[in-house]
Amino acid sequence: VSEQGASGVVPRQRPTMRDVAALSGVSIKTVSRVVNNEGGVSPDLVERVNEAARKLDYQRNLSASSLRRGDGRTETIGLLLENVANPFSSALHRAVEDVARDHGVLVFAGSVDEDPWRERGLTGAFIARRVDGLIVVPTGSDQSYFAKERESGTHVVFVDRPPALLDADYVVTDNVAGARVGVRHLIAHGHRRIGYIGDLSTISTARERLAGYHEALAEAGIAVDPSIVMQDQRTSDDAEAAVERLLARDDAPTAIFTAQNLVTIGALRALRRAKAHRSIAVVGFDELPVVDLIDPGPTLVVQDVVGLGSTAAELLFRRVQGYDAPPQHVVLPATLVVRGSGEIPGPFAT
Amino acid sequence: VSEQGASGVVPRQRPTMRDVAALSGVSIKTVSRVVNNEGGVSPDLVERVNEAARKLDYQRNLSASSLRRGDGRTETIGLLLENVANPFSSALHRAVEDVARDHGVLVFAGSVDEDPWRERGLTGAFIARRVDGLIVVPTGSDQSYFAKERESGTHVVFVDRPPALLDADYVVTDNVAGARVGVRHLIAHGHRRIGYIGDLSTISTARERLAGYHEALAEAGIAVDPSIVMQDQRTSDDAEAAVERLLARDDAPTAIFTAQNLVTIGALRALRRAKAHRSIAVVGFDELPVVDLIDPGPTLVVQDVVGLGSTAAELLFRRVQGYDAPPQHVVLPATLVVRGSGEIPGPFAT
DNA sequence: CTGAAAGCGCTTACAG
DNA sequence: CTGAAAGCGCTTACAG
Repeated sequence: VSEQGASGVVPRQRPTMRDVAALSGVSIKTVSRVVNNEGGVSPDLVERVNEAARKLDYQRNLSASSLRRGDGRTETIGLLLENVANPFSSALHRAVEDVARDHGVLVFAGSVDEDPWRERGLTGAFIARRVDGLIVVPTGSDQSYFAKERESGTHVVFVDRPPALLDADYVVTDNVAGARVGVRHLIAHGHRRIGYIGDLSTISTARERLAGYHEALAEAGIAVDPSIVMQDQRTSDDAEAAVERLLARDDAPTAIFTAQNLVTIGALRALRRAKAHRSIAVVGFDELPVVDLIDPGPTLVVQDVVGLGSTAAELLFRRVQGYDAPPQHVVLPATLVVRGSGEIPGPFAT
Repeated sequence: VSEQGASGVVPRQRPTMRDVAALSGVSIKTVSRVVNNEGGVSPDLVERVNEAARKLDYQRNLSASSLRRGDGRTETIGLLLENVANPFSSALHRAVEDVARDHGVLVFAGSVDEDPWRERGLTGAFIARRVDGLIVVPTGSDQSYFAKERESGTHVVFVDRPPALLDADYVVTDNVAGARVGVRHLIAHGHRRIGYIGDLSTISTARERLAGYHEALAEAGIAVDPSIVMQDQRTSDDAEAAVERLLARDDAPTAIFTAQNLVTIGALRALRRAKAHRSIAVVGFDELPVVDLIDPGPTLVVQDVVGLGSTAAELLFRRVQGYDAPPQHVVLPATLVVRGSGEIPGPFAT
């Protein structure tokens, strides 16, 4: 009497195949055949079983099924993101979800927050639930521990960044070329003194974007001034402060390349505050939300986020289905989207 | 030979407790005790089992464990969102994830896209995997089918919107009061002709926000003009077009209340295009990204998204742990954040 | 402190 | 076309 549920209903057990079998007067094997549409069951038994299942509101227990089945598939994958709430991560998530749904697969998502420990912890939690595969935005400098998961039959595809110390499938953007195109664009608009604000230099994409910056300057015969290259700006606030310091200098740059979305936001904020947003050019890496409400429109190098997510997911499912080939490395191009902030002319504009 | 994996390694089976037991020379029951930290095992056996588990890289199979255990918990919950990629949904997701992590629970997320069929489909998929509970942003006009899940022991907490045709736990924002405060703010700044642009009227929050608009006008003795109340604007583009039509009128409103984030974005876009963003006041419901890059800053009625998500998750876990009480209804306040767009004075400003 | 037997809900591998 | 027995990897309920 004291055990009543919130609605005053004693929670009954979920019905099992046994219950359906009992009600329809067949063996549980026959119920299994009907529930799984295996065929080879006489029409009237199919009818009786379905009727009983409906009456009892029977729902197959996929975990039990997967435990017994030869392939052991749970029809579940794990997705390790930087942070599910970040727009880049959540767009990736959606792309993965859409492919997964076509395969009847559900997605566990988790936020790693650039913490290698959490990457390991989440991976362990996913493995404990026997996901069929993992899609991972890797953090830190060692993904070698994924090798044993792969050997045990759990497939892994990395996305956005290649894994470190491990040869595995990955799908990434061409960060070097993307950054180079962005910086070239500033040079083409008459800038030669171009500041660089970037993310944590432990992140491979941050290093590649810096390399693209270096290449574009070298092509144009511009020497790199390390004093206007500011890496390791983790947050928008960090980036904002960095740009403020840059603007305070006598030899302040006439243009800025920002290598990541949060960094771009901070930089644009600093420029607005300094009322320099119409005089100093900015090109950023990564798309930003509500760009058409920002004036000047931010010129950005944008990634094909949907392409990253869906390519990674398609590759993962091919692996799950037995596709056997050496590790695949897919590199997708980034695109410069011109909106205004990158076309503010510099002192060498022609 | 033709069955080799991508890395040239034949995928071996994951080790089980049997393997660990065999290697350490104990029974699987003893392995189970050690793995689950049950205690009552002699120190040297604990040592031997742990050594063997480490050597084999043993990972407990939580599904098998949950199948056998009395409580049947999978330490997994399902989260049904409007769209994982939408900022409101993904912020909710993060808040839920953070609470779930404290409980050692993993989160399945799915996008419903305002499609009642997908709500049912995802719910079924979650149930098939025997999640311990569900957190649901309900869509459509009938959530009564969740009653049987609850009876079967799967707990459900609704968030953002109350369920229809079902008495259940929910956590929502006070939408009526929030909209009222927003519209009052416009009235206080001298506006009496205030347009309303809203989301799908099938969504309960949209109806409530419209009610708040009506109440605020009524308080001020302003009659509602239905011709400037535009509901059912699903996308930013719809809202943009609606505002354009409003602006084209001879008796165009001097202020606009936008009842949802996508709607606000569309409205702000239309105003910028018409160069009316400094003359027509706007207050919107829901937070927007990068607000400090938008000029004038958008004055918005913001929800406590983290509060919604974490309160819902806390309530769900209390239910999972046996908390037995009538359905709880939690209503969180919304807050007006003043940034500029809502303070543009109207013709009756004093 | 340790372990053999049974069983969670299902599918496999048979036999009829 | 149908079903009885065994077993997936684990925990329960015992017995020693």
